[in-house]
Amino acid sequence: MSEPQNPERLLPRAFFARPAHEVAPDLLGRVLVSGGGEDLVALRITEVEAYEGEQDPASHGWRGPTARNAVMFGPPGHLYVYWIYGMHHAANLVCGSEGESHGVLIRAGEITAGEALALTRRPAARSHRELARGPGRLADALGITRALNGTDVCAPDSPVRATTGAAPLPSVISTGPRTGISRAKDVPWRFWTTDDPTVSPYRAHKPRTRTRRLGPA
DNA sequence: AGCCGGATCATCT
DNA sequence: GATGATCCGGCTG
Repeated sequence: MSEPQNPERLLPRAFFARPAHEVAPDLLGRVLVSGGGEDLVALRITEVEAYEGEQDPASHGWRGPTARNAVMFGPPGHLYVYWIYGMHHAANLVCGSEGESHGVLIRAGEITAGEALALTRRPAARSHRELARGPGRLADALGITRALNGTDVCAPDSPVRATTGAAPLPSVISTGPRTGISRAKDVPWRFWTTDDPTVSPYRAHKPRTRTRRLGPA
């Protein structure tokens, strides 16, 4: 009967049709929305990382297309979800041109709507700022799983949408090396909103101790 | 506040 | 068969 009073202002696909390291800082302050009505959860993005396909040894697209990374090679403005460490999901937004495999990992943010639902999905969170502080936590808070891999975030009827966010966008942005990777450690493609409490702590890659080693007697 | 180890499985070698 | 774009709890200080 009536239009919503605050229609979502979606980011246009052209926003994502640029190299990931250019899109990444522009995503800070934008709002990712999952679900709708009673099930809506919104997240103001505070931390991201860029990955640039076959040029970037740290990117999932580095060695070319596979079943897992196929969405990254598709058109921009889609959600690429992967499963890692046997227990976490991570959400990325596909950037660049079709045929490339650029993406921005959404690492952290502040929940700005639907906090009660986010908390039921993240019962371990001890405070507001921990609800989506880190990529695995963020995916949990938004209810993002591999079932949503390939979702078009530029379409109003999608289960996950990328919106412009409210002005003013963050005025101070920090940059540094990406977190938890073993290759291309020095590329400064992690971007975050300076001094925001929801930004995750930096962790260097730590090679894991051998699962088990049975040496000869 | 910071470091360490364990959990746990899809993906690729 | 090893590794990983991580998280959490327990310990140290």
